[in-house]
Amino acid sequence: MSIRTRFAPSPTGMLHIGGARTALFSWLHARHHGGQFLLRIEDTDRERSTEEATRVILDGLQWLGLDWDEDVVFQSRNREAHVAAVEKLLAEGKAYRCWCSKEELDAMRAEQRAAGRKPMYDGRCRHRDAGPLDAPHVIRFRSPDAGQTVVRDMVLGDVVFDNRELDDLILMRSDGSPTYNLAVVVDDAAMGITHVIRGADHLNNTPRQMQLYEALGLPMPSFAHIPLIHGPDGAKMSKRHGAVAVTEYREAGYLPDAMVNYLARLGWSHGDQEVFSRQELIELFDVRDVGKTAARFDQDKLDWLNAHYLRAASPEALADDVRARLAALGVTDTESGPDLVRAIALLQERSRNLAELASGARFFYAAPDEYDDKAVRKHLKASAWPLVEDFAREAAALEDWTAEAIHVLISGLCERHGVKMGRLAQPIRILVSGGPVSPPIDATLALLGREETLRRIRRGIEALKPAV
RNA sequence: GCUCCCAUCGUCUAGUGGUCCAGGACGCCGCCCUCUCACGGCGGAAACAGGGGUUCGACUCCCCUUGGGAGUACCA
Repeated sequence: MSIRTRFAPSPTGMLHIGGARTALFSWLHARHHGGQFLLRIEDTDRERSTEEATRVILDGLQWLGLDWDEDVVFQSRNREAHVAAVEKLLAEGKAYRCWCSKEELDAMRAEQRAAGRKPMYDGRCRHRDAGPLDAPHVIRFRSPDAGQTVVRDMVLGDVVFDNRELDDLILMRSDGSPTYNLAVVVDDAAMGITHVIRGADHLNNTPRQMQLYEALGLPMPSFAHIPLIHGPDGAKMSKRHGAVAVTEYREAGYLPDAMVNYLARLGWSHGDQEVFSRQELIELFDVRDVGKTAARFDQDKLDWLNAHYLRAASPEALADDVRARLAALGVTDTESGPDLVRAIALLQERSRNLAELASGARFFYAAPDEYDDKAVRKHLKASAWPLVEDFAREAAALEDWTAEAIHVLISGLCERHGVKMGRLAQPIRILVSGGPVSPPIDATLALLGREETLRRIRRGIEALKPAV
């Protein structure tokens, strides 16, 4: 039988890092075994579900390259199957109607809590006289009150639950809508899901769901509960920790391959290897190798991986993205200036993300409108100007405007003046880029072009050289 | 409170009774390379939560404590 996994988010918010990793593991498991990875939107809570959230989730998965098979399933459209399942249980005496009011339930729980027990429904409506069918009531599952339910988890191993800890959960609300635990079971079975891979926050639901599979006579899938991702301080990931939505990482200039690699290594490992291509991930991934401990999100390591993938990328492949980012920085024309692909090639190994790359490329297309104060004070002292002016004069007469020729010119000039290269390179860098940091000066000037280089130097002299 | 899960360097992890005075990676520190920033190279500091067992021998098995986390809804 072919392996089928699924990702089943509720469309009530963004696709966050934790959900993305769960989806990734589910996807990897399916792809590794040549099975299918399906997507189901759990929109039974009509109040909180939005179409916008659904779009964002699909968008995020696509960006990460987690492609799904078959049509997306919307849980709300399976209402009939959910109702049918409940009616079947009702007919077989495995479910019953409950007319308990909210007040009655609250009082019961308060009492239990006060007695130091776990608040749970005591099944009082199991034996109570039936109320009027047209009065609001819910339908509850008649759960076994003895024995144990053992979850054979692919990550955690056997987890034993005493059936007495599991109360009669509501299958259908008083408005006739199915609840989560019922809907999940019916839908997973209908979709032919063989492996349920989800966050560890669902572990406590699993024994209840297993009981439902049994009661409904449905084939039991295998389960794997993935430890949650925590923020750097060990607490649950939240906005407080910065970015949590995958779209935020896209905007910040992270590459999907880096994100996938990072997420995979969070909780999963293969010996000492850190960098994995998608293909390697698919070949090597095994849920059973996922660790049991919750991992903390480490921005530094993500940055390192992203820088790694950025360096490895072809400049051409980054061009469209960088162009869009430059436009956002006010650079609308990258055609008449230096070749963008060459600029990217110079910057990609010195940037951690595409946002940094774009801002580092900006000066190639826009002359500095101001100069870094600190850098000016440090590198453009009075003694620097003669050197700069010599350079400008000789650069104008340089035969070939190539990085090599520029390098020879600068080093020759420095030698004649008896100074290190930095004494000339830094002043030029500031005049040309506005600050003390740029790609190597020879390559920078070569790409910028002779005319533009000399124009900026002249402008800089006018703006910064003290009048004598 | 109750139920369940977890516990190796700051972080992600390797380790499945002896090969571990615990390995890799990120980060950090130092040195080298160097026109800046990066990259790269070399080196360094840094961990088995605590206590009991089991065993000839425990990071590895069991129990307890402590510490984290999840669940405890007519949310999913």
